[in-house]
Amino acid sequence: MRATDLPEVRALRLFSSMQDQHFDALMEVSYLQTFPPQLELIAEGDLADFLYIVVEGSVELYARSNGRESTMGLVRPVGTFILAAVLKDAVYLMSARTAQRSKILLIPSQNIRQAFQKDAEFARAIVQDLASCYRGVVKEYKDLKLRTAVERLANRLLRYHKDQGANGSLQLPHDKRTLASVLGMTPENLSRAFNTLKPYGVEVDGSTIRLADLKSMETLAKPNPLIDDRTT
Amino acid sequence: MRATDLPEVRALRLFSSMQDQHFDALMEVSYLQTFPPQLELIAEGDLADFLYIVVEGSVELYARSNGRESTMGLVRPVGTFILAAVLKDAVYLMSARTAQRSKILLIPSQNIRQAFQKDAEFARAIVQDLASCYRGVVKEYKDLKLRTAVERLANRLLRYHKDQGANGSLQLPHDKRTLASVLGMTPENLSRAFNTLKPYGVEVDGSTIRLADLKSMETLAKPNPLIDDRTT
DNA sequence: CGACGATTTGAATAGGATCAATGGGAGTGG
DNA sequence: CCACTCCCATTGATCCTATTCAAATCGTCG
Repeated sequence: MRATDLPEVRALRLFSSMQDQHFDALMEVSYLQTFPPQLELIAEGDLADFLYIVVEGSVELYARSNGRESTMGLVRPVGTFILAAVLKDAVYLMSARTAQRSKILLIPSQNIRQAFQKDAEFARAIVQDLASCYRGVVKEYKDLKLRTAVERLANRLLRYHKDQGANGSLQLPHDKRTLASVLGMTPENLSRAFNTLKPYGVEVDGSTIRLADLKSMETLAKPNPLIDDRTT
Repeated sequence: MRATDLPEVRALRLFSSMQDQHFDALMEVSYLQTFPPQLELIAEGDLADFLYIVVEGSVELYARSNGRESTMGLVRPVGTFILAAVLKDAVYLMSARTAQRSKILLIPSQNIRQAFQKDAEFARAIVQDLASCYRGVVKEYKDLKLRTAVERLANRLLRYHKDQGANGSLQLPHDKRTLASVLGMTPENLSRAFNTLKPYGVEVDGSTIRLADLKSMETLAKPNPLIDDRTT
């Protein structure tokens, strides 16, 4: 299937400064597909055949080792994943599955690498994207290494709250089981962490959370832009 | 101070394909300095003024939050650090201090960004470097999220053992206090983890470790190339 | 209604952290 | 060469956090 009718993709920072001919060539060999929820798209260890771009829906990145499994991140529209593996022509370090029914653009990795060689602007855009991804993981790593579970939850809630307009309430963007895995804890422990936060004005109603005492939340969470800001 | 007499730097994957004139221009504005041990080179939150290259000695990257501190990584010759911050013209996410007396090359970040705009080969080399760094952090993150402290230690020992020739014994490349921080645990806990590994043939003599029963170590550690391999 | 999965709660356990105290070099100065 | 000191590493005891296992509850969907 062709994928030429995707202005959102063209507008991605990654592609916006690419030459038209190179972009068109990429799209001609790409596939736009819709996948049902919970479908495994890639498995860690596989060779990177495609670069994936989430156009609609959302995708969960996860990893396994030793029989344990953990969510490494979530990709929502319009975002790419496993760019680094594609560029290095290496195997994926993470698996990916759709979280919902999702429309996804697949670009053969060989063509990405060609475009990257031919189009200097594209190469520069990739650098910016990779650098952002890199800093994103460093922040996740710091979050996990420097904070307790309750602190991670508190800061995550503050982040969602801010992202959603900071009006005193927020929606969890995924189910609690997934949130627990994102935060590196068990669902039971997440539930207890919410209870721990109750005295700090956190009121839970399903996937709706009200933050009734922002000040005391921030005193507890001590948000740190070098961990929690997604923009820098 | 000029830094033109540094073939190791020129040989770095990052610079090896750069045009001579661009490389020379970079070196002309760079500084090669020697620093005493335990000197703070950069602090997280500072603007990225320089790209750093460790030519001799070693540098510890660490981060703080909430009064806690943790080692995020160690850089040995010849390696760069905080490339991503330089490229994004953003603040450092990590602090850095010399672990030993170290010779370090400082390249003004503005010049790096210029060269990156002017020299497409350099931009491509940066992509490869960044992609490697990215995958490195992902692996650290998986290590921390999917393994217990004892498993992390066991796998780290196996990695050092392999790196050092796999002859049944290995040297810890840093003191145990730092190793503990790298592995995300306290020194006390590291000491106990070594005791836990004793039945698996791990004999500790200061910073020399003998692995007397590799087979049972690997059964315990279950090393995973998607976490432990530094090459892919 | 009934079934199923997600979430919560409870109790027991394990894994790590903290605090305190001790042992053990390496380096210093007498 | 020997005390002395300092810092690192180890050990013990205790506390706290988080996981595990089990069971109850809740909500949704057929």
